[in-house]
Amino acid sequence: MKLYNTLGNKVEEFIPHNKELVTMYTCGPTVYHYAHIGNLRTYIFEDILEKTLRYIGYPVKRVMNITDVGHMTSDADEGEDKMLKGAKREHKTVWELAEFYTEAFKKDTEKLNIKWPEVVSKATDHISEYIHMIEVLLKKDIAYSSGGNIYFDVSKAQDYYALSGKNPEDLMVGVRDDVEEDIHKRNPADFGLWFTSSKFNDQAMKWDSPWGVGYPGWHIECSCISIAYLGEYLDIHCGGVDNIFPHHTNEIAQSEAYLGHSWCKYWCHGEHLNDSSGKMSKSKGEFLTVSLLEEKGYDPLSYRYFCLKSHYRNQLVFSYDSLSSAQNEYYKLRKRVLNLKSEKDAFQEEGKAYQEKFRQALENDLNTSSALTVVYDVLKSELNDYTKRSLIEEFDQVLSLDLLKENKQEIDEVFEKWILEKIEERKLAKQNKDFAKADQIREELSKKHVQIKDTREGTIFELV
RNA sequence: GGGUCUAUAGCCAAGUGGUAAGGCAUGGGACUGCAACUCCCUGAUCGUUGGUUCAAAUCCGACUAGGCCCUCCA
Repeated sequence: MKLYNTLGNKVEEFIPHNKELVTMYTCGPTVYHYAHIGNLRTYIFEDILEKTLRYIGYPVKRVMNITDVGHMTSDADEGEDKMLKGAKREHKTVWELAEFYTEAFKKDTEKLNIKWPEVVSKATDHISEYIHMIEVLLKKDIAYSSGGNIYFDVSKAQDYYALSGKNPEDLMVGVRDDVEEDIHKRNPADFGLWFTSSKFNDQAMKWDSPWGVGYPGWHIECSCISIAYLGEYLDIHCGGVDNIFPHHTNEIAQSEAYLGHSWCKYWCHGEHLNDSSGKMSKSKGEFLTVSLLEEKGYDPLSYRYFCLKSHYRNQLVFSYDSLSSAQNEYYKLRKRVLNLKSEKDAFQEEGKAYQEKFRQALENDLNTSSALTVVYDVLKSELNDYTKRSLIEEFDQVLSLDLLKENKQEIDEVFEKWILEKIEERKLAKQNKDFAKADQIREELSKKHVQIKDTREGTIFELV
């Protein structure tokens, strides 16, 4: 299959290091707050990538970290550690905070049909690995100790700017005016591996180390967790585009310096979800969470559909109008699929052409928009319903839009009785030519996801 | 200042040199309650401008507009 590789900035044929097991590492969330739907877009993209690899026959092992220790790059944030800030805000310990939001994140991924990776590891579970890697880097003279902290010496890394395509001379110093310079660094581009002394002295999570009690730098966790579970050769590393620099750049530097050879071949990044004013973030505009969408009457899978309609490397602009349109499309699509007859029949050979088209769309750098089109093509085709169902069921292994899931809602006796009463009430209204009332009842039912249909045999209903 | 990406019908969007997929919306029709559901039909020469080519939305240049990154961020 073909994938766009940020390392080289072009679409390349994907060739795994070992065909027997494709290794995939995806940067996980920092669990100091709920994920917003822009964050989740990246996980949807990664989910599609993993499922596509499986669909075309590769066994995949995927690892994701949960950052439960704040990103504390001494000179790079607002003066307060995120985890600590969140904990204060919610009167929790940082550990409780991490657990709470990890669980919340997991629920969001479930609602969006994002498969939970085989290995999900907390950053705080691998402190000894970080210490080990730092020791090796010190021994190799690539890291140095200064002012109580350990730093990575960027000048000793090969091709430090390869991934980001940046030019050290052109980097603008002080783009962000809240940055305080760390006087302990030899070079402003160096990054911290271990801190025992920083402005976050009230840091709640601290561990013993050969350099004193402290905490790890921001980048070390992904390198160590990846190597611990996936070995010295990684096939694919994913994340949002904002991770390219400096996070992934630094991961490459430290991992390769540690291993002594090249580490990960394919770097895949998902573009951001924007709103009409630009990038979406937690600190600006409406804080859009999955729960908020649900409160507003949106199905989380409508959002998944919305994402799949676009390409993962395209910036996508969110608006309620677009989401409403996507939900409308998604519901219509589901209805069409559910209307297919369910009798068993013979699978028609002609169906294979659609499998081929579907596979090709995904193999072409995950063209989900085209893949979705194949679903519509199948529905429009001359194939028998059984073949159509089989194909769509197969495609949904990757798309994960619950296209064949009959009812999303359980029906119990009380609910059914209520529906039947409403239908009867509406029938009377219709007989009295009181169509306004009939429509109002229909609307009422529709809000509870009950769709009614007038047929020659009478009114029938189904849950949608 | 440097880097990078994008610009296709009302909206979302595919397309990677051979005369513009798909979906939604709109309009028309069948059905119907002058409704809902369902089904059928319906639209664009591709930001502007040069060039390369037998042939360009697709390649190259310029211009315009916009997004993102340059040590919080998915």
